[in-house]
Amino acid sequence: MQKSNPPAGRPKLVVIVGPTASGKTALSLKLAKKFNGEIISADSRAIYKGLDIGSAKPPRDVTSYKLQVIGKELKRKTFNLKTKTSYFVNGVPHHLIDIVSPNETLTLSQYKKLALAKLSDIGCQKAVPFLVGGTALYIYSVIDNWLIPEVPPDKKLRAKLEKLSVKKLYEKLIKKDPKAEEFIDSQNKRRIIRALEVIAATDKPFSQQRQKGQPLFDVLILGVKKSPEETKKIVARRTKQMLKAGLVAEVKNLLKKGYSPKSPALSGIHYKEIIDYVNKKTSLSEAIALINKNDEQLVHRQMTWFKKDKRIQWINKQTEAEKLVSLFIK
RNA sequence: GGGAGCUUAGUUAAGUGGUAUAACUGCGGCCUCCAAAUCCGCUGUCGGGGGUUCGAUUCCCUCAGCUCCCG
Repeated sequence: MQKSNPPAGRPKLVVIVGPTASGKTALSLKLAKKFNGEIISADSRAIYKGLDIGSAKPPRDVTSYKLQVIGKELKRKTFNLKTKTSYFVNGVPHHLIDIVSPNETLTLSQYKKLALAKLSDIGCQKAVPFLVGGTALYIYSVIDNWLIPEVPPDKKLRAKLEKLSVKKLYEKLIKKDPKAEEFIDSQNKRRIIRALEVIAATDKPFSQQRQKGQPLFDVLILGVKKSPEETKKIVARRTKQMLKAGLVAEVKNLLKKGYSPKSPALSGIHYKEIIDYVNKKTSLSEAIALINKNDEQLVHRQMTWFKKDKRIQWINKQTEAEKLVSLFIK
């Protein structure tokens, strides 16, 4: 039987997903190295400059970073001119890391556009692109080509709606868009407000604006995960390492620079807990326990996306992954 | 040795003479621009024994454990 796909198929994309602390980074580095790949990060924390330790960013190559500031001659070696990045990890180019400052926001639609642009750059120079991350929303917006309503956040409107009760907001939504009842939690203020925002801007029901386009890539999706017991151990170890590496100093420094603890960047795990410690609201051991617990819960929430995606091939050994990738890119 | 108080889910607490409530944890889930965010569902409890009572987690007695005060 012949496949009905046209001969000039979609570009190939290797995707590596998995929850936090599952070993995505290690696997992606090995694979990218072996197959001459470039990595596009799909991580809602790693986008922020200055959040290094607490976001578990893969550490940027020190040598290349130093060379970069020394002189023009050497700079070339440290900057991938074709795909425009200076973020190398073990010599592998990484993209979409350190792209906004902690007081900026990056919307999902902006992320998707950037990722598609990078993927096209990488494809043009025949490197193998790897989309790697634990932020399922980012991953799926790209691989399933979500057509996100072109309605940027409206701060004023959000602030106004925020004052109303959830009940009122929900009634309002259902009146304007009865079908929204099927997929919007009546208690979830944030999502109700977003739906109302989209309706207000487009004058069309939100329920008709959650579309998927044709897939843009031929994907191989590899998944990595650990058992709950392993996760617990790894998370505890990682938290310790983060503190050893200077997480508290990193947090103090960010606060000193004036970034708000309420910003999306600093209100996430590893930062909010340490901020409470720095502000003497909790002890260090309490903060550590809380971080570990929050990490474990996060793993669970991330897995609810990945569990139900039957396309994911769960990887136990690196060699399995190598085989799959090499077959896929042939 | 004397006196007082406390004992309710894994934890912290509410409450009632008609078999009990919440938060957090745990387990599961949702997800189309804050997503490491937001939100939802489920499991699970009256320290032991005796008495009063139609009925006791609630009132009384007693035992045990804990806390505090006096010596």
